[in-house]
Amino acid sequence: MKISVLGEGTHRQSCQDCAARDFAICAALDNTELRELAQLSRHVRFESGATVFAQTNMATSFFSVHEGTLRLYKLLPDSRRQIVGFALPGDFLGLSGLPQHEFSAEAIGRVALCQFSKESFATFAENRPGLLRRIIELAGRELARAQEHMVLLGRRSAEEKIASFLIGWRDRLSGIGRGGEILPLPMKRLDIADHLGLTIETVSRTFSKLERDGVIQIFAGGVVLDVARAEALSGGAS
Amino acid sequence: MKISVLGEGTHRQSCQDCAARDFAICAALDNTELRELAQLSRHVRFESGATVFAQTNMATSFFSVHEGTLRLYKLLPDSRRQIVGFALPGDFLGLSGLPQHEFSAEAIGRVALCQFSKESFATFAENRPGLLRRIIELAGRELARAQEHMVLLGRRSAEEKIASFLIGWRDRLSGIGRGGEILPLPMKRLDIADHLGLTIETVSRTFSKLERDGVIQIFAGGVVLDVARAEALSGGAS
DNA sequence: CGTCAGGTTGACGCGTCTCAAAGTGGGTGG
DNA sequence: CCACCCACTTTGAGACGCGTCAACCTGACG
Repeated sequence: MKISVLGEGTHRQSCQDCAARDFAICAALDNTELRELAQLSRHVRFESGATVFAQTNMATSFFSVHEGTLRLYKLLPDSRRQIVGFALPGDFLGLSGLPQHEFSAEAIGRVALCQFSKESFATFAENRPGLLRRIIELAGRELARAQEHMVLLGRRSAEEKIASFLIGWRDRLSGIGRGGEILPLPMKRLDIADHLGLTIETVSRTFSKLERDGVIQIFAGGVVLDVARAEALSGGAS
Repeated sequence: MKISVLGEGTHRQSCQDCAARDFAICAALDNTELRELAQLSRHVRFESGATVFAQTNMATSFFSVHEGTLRLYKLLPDSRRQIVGFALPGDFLGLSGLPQHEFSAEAIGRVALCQFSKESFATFAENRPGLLRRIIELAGRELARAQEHMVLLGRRSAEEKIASFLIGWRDRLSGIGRGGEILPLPMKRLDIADHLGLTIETVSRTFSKLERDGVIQIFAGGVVLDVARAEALSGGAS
C-alpha cells in the first residue's frame, strides 16, 4: 500500500478564510469554536494515487477534504471494484462512525485534508448540538446521493449512466463554486467505469458516441457538456 | 395514490416496553425523555400496499418503524423502479432531512409506525446531543448499507446478487431478534428484482437454480437458507 | 526514439432482458 | 363445493446490450 505524505503540519493558514469552510462541517462553528477545532486538526497532503486509508484499517481519524478529489471504493475478494463515490472539498470522511473504514480512499491528483483524531473530535462534538446537526445534514445529503446512485446502477442503461453521471458531477462542482464552461473530469475512464458499474471499453465507446451525437466535446481532463441534450439522454431525474 | 389508515391514535401502549425500542432512535432516551417524546408521537397503522408517503410529497413527518416491513423506492419518469431499501422495525424514515421525501414508502403487509411532526421532533432533538448522536449512528449505518448495496448493483452477477441479498436479509433480521430456521421474505419477487437491479424472470430462475443446487428450499413467504453455500456463491463480502 | 499508461475501436460471446405461455394458489360468487 | 378469476410465479425461446479479448492509437516522459 503506497502512502505518500507530501507535507504535513499544524494549520498553515487560518480556518477563517478556508475556501471549503462553507461546504464543510466547519460551517456550523463560530470563529471561537473554529480556532478550538483547528487545535485538534492536522493539515495533511497526499500525492496522486496515494491511499489516505484502506477498507481494512481501523478508523482512527476523521477527515475533511480541503482541496482535490478522492475516489472512495470497495473491493470484492476477486478484486472487482466499485467506486461508491468521489470526495470533493467540504466532504467529510468517516460519517459511518463504525470502528473500521467502510471503504478505501485514494487521492486523484494531489489532495489536502484536515485530519482529526476520532476521540478528540468526538469529545469536541459531543456537546455541540449545532455541529452534530451539521453532521446529520451532511450524512443525509450523502445518503440521498447514494440512493440516487442506486437508481443509476440498477436501472439505467450505459448511455443513461454516463449522461446522468456527467450532469450530477457538473451539479456537484457548481454547488461548491467550481462550475464553468468546461467540466473537469480528474478521474480516469477506469474510475468512471467502476463508479457506474460498466467496463472501461463501454465507457470509452459511450463517450465517443456522445461526442459523435454532439452531446459532449472531449478534451484532455474534461468535457464540454450540452446540458439540455445530456438531460434528454439521461433517462430523467429521480 | 391509495392511502389507508387502519387505525391511529396516541400511544396505545407505553414506549417503555416497545419491542423496537432498543433498535430505534429511542434507545438514546431515558424513561423521562421517552415519555416526553411519546407526547409528540402518533401511532399509525397502514394496511398492505398502502403508501406511507410519496417521493413528491413534502416531508412533514419523521417515522420510526414499530412493526412490519416497507419498501422504499424511487421511480424514473418511464416508471422503471429501484427499491433503495426495505425498512424494518427500528428503522427511522426521514434521515435525509431534506424538505421533500427522497423516495416513496409503501407497506409490505401491515405496518405500525410512530409518526412525529418534523418541527416538534426537531425542537425536541435540538438540544439533546445524545439523541443527535443516535441519529448520526443510524444514518451512518444506513449509509454503510447503501454503499454495500452499490457494490451488489454495480459488480455482482445475478446469482451473486440473490445469494448476497438472502444473507444480508438474514443478518438484518437476526440483528433485530427475528432470526430463525426459516427466513421470511415478505416482499414479492418483483420487489426483489427491483431491489437487485434484475427482472422478475431472472429472480425466479435464479431462485429455482439455487433450490436445484441445494442452497435454498423455497416455501410460501420464505426460504430455508444454507448459509455456508450461499456465502460461497455470493462473491464474498465487501 | 522507445517505452508505457491510458484511451479507442472492432469482432465476438455470454448473461440477462424480452416476449410469450403455462402453472399455482387464494379468494369470491354462483 | 365447485368454477372461475386474478395476482403472482415459473419456464422456455430468442434477442440484444454490454462484457471479453485483442489490436491499435496517442501523448508524456526519459
